[in-house]
Amino acid sequence: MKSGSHSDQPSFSIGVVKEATGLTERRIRYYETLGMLAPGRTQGNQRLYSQGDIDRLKYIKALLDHGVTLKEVRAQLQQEDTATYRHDFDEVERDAESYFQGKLIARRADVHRDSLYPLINRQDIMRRLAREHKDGQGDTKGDH
DNA sequence: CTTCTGACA
DNA sequence: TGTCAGAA
Repeated sequence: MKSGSHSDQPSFSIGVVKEATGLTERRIRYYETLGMLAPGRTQGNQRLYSQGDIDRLKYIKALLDHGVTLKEVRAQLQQEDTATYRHDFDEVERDAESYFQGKLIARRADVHRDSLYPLINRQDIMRRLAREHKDGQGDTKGDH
């Protein structure tokens, strides 16, 4: 694995994350207790967020701002995580397969953390939300 | 001064 | 969710 594989390397304090996401510390910590994210910790028990955690929180906030309920956001994240898990599992499986076929070098897969699957998924969701927001202006709910 | 946990309006 | 307390 290379050093700068993708977007993860826990190093941001909750203060930085607060500024970057526009969320309050209260909410950031609350979502964590709900199992929506799991930042690292320093030896002093201080939370350490990765860029991935920040993106995740921004995504959560975006959905919430568009009227999606917390319960729905949680379900969505669960599905994304499951998709990522499967993607990574397949990735490892292919690597193993390639290895046993004697052509290991074929893969330079350092894409285990944040696969593109959830990212593409999020893009679709964001587009859909933007469209719905454009059409149904006077909507408080009813579009799910 | 910043962050943490628990608790209460 | 906001906010306060008391400790680290």
